[in-house]
Amino acid sequence: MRRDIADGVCEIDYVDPSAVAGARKVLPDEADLRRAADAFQAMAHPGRLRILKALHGRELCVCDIASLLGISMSGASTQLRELRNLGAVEYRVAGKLAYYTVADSYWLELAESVLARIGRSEPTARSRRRSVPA
Amino acid sequence: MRRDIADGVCEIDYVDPSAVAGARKVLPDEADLRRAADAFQAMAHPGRLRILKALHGRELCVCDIASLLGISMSGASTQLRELRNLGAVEYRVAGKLAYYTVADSYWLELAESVLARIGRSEPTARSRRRSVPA
DNA sequence: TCATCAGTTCAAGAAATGTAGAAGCGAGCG
DNA sequence: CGCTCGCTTCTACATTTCTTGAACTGATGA
Repeated sequence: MRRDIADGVCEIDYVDPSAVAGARKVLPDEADLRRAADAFQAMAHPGRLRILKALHGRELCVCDIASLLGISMSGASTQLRELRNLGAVEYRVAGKLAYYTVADSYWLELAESVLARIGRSEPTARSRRRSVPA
Repeated sequence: MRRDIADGVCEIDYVDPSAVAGARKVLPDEADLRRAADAFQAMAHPGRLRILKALHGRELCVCDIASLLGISMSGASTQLRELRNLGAVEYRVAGKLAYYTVADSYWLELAESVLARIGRSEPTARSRRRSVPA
């Protein structure tokens, strides 16, 4: 059965109303959360992470990337568009080719930070002081 | 038409083979990329970001969180499970209640980093359908 | 001018994700 | 015990995302 969650509590004062009120104050507005979630979503794909790593200090054209990912060129183009919308990559046109590069290293650093973090299987306790890109 | 991308090039040596080879060396293996992408995926949801922010220095039970998100309790529980699998939150049982807390502040910091980053850029991301740059 | 090719966009089917309600589980209380 | 309540898990469905092949665009060079 569905509880009456609209009131903010289950049924009586099991919960701490002041804690809930305090939490509510701290929350970013919905639009910001939505945009942040979209940014995470853009990173939430092995192929796109691979692209970012591959473009680290390197320039690659679309068909190189398609080959690197083992997918079609239209697929690669689609992934690159996501990263472009995010602001993570950009490209320059040279003749018929489009050379992609990292546009904002923040996103690459973010990917590397998470890759380093998931490398260690135990998440709790130790090594908690690993910095996140600013 | 589909190109022969299996060879790693479009058709001839338009691409830089050494760059591709170099990129290939640097790439993490598929399993790591997959796990990192899953981690990003776990963060790619406004509700889950909201939960992390709400739990910053605070302990909340499931129905508090459900109320905070405006969703059902089973929905809240499902989101919390994702964050638990990620290692971002954990809970202690007290009687009939389950109090959730931040388990690894890394993920909270990651959320705050991205929130700060998208805050200072414009209407970012996938909501904006930008046409092809020149 | 015309054909060719790298790259982008479009359309559509397949796969993954989010959400609610129902059922199940364990703790507390009569 | 047997009831209720908070929470989790299960099931089903709606929505989103991924990927490909086809169509389209713009640049190159015969």
